[in-house]
Amino acid sequence: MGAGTLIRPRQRGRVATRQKADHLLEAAAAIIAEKGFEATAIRDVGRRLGVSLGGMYYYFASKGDLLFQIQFRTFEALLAEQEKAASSPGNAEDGLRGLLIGHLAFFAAHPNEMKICTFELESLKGDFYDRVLTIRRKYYRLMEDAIAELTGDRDRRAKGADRTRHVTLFVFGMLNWAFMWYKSGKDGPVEAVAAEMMDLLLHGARKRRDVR
Amino acid sequence: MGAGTLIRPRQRGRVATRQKADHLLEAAAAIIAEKGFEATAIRDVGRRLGVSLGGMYYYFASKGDLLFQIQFRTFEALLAEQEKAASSPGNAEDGLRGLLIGHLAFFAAHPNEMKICTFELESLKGDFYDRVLTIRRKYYRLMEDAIAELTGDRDRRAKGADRTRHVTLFVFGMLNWAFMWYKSGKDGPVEAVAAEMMDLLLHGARKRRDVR
DNA sequence: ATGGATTTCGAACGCTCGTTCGAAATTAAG
DNA sequence: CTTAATTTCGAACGAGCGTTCGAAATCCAT
Repeated sequence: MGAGTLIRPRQRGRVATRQKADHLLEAAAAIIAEKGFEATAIRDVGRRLGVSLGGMYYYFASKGDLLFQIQFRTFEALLAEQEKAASSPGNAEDGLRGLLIGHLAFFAAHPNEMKICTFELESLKGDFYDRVLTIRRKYYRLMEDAIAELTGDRDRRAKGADRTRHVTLFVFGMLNWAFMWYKSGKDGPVEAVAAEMMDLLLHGARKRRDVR
Repeated sequence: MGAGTLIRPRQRGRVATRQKADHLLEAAAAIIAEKGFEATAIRDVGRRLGVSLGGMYYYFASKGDLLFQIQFRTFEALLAEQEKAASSPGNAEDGLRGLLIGHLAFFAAHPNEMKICTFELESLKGDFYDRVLTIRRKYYRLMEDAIAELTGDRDRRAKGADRTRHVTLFVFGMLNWAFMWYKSGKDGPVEAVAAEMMDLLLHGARKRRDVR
């Protein structure tokens, strides 16, 4: 198609160029996660890697594009990992446990990006917003399906669908709130936190005399 | 104390002045909740109520002060209501249920302010940040105490304290995530949502053949 | 009505930001 | 080496922001 059209920088270009864009994205995520999107200046992102202000616009079409790239790529990677986890064999309990571990592990590996996905969704405009929302919904459905297996409301029009929906949103609340408190030193490995979350979903949080 | 010191606008002044400040705070909360703190201009807040830019600085010492007033006053009011709810008689289950209903009801009554408290905590600087953090911790402890009664780990140095801490953070995650999805029309009254949350904390989320 | 305190305004300042642009430097290919 | 494409830079722009300030307008008690 159109040979004369202006390049979309991140599609074409040399390998080293694409890698530099990745590094810029990572640096941007660190700064945005710390100061917020609006308070972050493109100048500062470039400066962290020795790229001039004008140079930044060779890699990103706009400031909004930069934020979009961070969020979209993050959900692409998370969704790919979690779809693999969801397709591995096991009962409903194992399936959901795998997703909880997967989500928290991804969060622990990419805290800046995940914080941005949670805090700065509404900073996206127009088509950027729509495209991120679409992939987010796909990820939501993956989690809801696993939870529906646990609650026993398999089909979407069952009368328990509302309860399953709410439980799913409760779970996302628990997961996404993690960056307000989770420190790997203080709170142990993510597998332990996922286990506590799973325990809550299976048995509740009451004092238990009955072990098993 | 210093009679000649510059007035702290919001302390002294006529009754009508204090009421106007309240209205400005409310208008500011609506705009900040929609566009974010950094993206909100003091000019626009004033314009919504017909107050000039310069006039805004008669009511608020700075933009940061405005954000602080919103967050601190919100937690003051929430804490006062919830302390009353927590002191009413009843067992552990009733106590926690009351707090869940109270929190969600307060959120439903003041969605803009609560959204700001969740999203814009880190936009506060210096002493403003510290003072909001202090009152937030007080509210956290109120909730944790109620949850400790349910989990059975009453004293803070018990070996179950970490589990209680995590359950508390799970609960706050569920509660604070509500503004991502809760619509009173679609999701029913907050009492129903609180009941589902309570049900999860008591029995888990599995398909239940055993009623009671 | 008069005086002092309270409230409001509008203009101005300095600063930072996102974006554009054309020229220079660098790279890869012939 | 020559050449064309890719990459980088620096300067400049226009716009919007928070904040300050002194003068005007308004309010309330006497």
